[in-house]
Amino acid sequence: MNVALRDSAELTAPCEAYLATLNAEQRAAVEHGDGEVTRPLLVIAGAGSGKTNTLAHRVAHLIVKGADPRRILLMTFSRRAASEMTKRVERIAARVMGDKAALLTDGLNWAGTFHAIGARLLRDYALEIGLDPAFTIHDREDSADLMNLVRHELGLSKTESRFPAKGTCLAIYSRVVNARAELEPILAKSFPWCIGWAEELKQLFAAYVDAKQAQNVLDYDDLLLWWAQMCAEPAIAEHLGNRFDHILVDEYQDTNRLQAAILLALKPDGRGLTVVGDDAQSIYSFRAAEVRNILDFPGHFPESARIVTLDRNYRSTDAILEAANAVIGEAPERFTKNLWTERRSAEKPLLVTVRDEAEQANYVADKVLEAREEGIALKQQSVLFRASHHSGPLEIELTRRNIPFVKFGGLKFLDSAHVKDVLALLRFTENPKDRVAAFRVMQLIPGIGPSAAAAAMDAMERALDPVLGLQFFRAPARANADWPGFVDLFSGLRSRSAWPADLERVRLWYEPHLERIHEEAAPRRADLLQLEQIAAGYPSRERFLTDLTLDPPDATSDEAGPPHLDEDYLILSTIHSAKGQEWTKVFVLNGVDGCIPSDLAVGERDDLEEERRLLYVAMTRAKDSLHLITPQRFFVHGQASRGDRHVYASRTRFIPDGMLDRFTRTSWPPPSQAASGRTPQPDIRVDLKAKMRGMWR
DNA sequence: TACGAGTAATTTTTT
DNA sequence: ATTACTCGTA
Repeated sequence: MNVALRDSAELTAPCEAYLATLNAEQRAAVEHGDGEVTRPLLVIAGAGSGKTNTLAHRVAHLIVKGADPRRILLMTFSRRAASEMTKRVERIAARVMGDKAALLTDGLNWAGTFHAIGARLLRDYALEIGLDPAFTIHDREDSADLMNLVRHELGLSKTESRFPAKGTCLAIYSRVVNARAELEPILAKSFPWCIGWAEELKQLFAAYVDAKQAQNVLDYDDLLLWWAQMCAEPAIAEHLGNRFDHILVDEYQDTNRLQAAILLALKPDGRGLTVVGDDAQSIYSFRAAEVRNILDFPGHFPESARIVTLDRNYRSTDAILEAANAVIGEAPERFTKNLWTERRSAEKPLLVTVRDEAEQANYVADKVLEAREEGIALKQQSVLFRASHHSGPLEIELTRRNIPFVKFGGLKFLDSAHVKDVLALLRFTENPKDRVAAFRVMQLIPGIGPSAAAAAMDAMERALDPVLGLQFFRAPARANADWPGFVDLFSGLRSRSAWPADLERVRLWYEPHLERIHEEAAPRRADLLQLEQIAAGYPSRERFLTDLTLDPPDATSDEAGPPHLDEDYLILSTIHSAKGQEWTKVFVLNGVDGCIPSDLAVGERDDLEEERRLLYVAMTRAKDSLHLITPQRFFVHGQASRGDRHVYASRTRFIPDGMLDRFTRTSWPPPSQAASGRTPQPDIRVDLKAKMRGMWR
């Protein structure tokens, strides 16, 4: 008591100071409950409204007021967001409490994605729920491979008409699990072309679940599903819920029903719960995200939730915001108000017409360099696009001009075959029952194909000890050259693990295979060395594998390579991966129908609305300057019969004629420089979607 | 049984 | 352009 009084007296001044930087609404959100466990809080936070800052202040405030940081659970959408958040909390707390803060914020170690937290808790409670704590985690591709294996075993690979591809099967499965729905309605709504396969799919999924259990692996969905199921046991749910006084969830509009169920199970009365989000930025419904989660949140609890709305935008100029508001204003259903700002600017967003994707690339490269001349670093600029491959021509142009860039989203460092090979070997060592990993690794050895690999797996399974099983397995004679070396490696790694030396051992074993399999071995070897660098940052093989599957480093992201750290580079990113970020200058590629909205998403009305929000998210990333680019034609690499052609595209439907006064329209290159002779076709509307479909008919 | 060549089908976004 | 599946050959 005594101590508390003295503390609060001591803290009053700096406390005031750090809260004074917040506006009234932000402050209300931060001070809700004033450090006590109290009724649930819902923060509706528009784009650029200082959401992250507010949440960080709330956490810091809880700690300052005496909450135990080890009993705070903070769940974010990506791991990057989690580490950024903890860093901010530390800074704020340090400003208020000085050195003492470091000790406290150190305890804030329950911050991460739902999936990462789930993995930790499941290992904690493994024995209670009949799970082997040595489970390994399959990423999407591994899961698809296992699905494929099962599919073959069931004989579904040679049906008369083609059975859905492995990736599609997994997507369907995942959707059903995450939405907690029945198979049939999901098929009807999102996978209509698979509707005839409902029975076979059910069979497949049942077998897939069996296979996962037999192999002691969990996929991404399992991390949530097992967690939710574990919470269905009241005793465990209560125990779990009592571990945390405060639970805070960021980006709540992008959580799915399974995640909502987990949250409700942990805190049935909602006390101590804070969720933050913005329904206008919900862009993950393809992953079964459920906007209703955020809308229905207030009504879920005996004590209704307090709602705080942040609608003042601190990021963008009024001109950009007006255009973005206009776009989202066309949405038929909406719950958040328009954003407002005090940042005045006469510069409207640009709507730039260019001839084709090559010119688009030229335009971006020119303008990026121009801006850099004016003092805007490359890092303060970004290029956003709907689909990962949209940046292809731009990447070529940037490379040609020696403009450094980093791409977020799309292909990951870990997706390359050689990295996956090495990781599969580690995973196989960690969990010898993991058939996907084992298959991959064994087939690297010349002379070993699917059947020999399967036989070896069976031998291991029959034996009491996997190492003995493998040692006694007689591989086909044609594999004599390399098989013994593999067995030695496996036995050695199983008997004694030293981290990160294990990885080096694996690499040395793998190198000859690398050179045999791939033409260009040198850059791939460099990747593996880089992987060793990354590995050195992890305490153990298990942590390395788990963390890496849950948070794969981007192809050339910050952690991946020191060479990039101090350099200046341009950001290329899918709109999805750009969530929560901001740049001084933003270019949005392919603002045309068929790209935004994607021609695959114009069927269902809900899907179309999500595409609209996607454009809104892209536009609201910009602080000072926004360029929306619309190439007029796209090249289509046609079949031999018709050759290469191009199709005309029209401006995205989300910016109809009536909205054009919010933009400045230009075309590029300027008419004087443009190739003469051909006036750009003015307002042709062509159904790009139909043309794209027509390519395959 | 392994592997290469040829053919047919193919849905973006990500933890 | 890429991938998955079939078929023929060593």
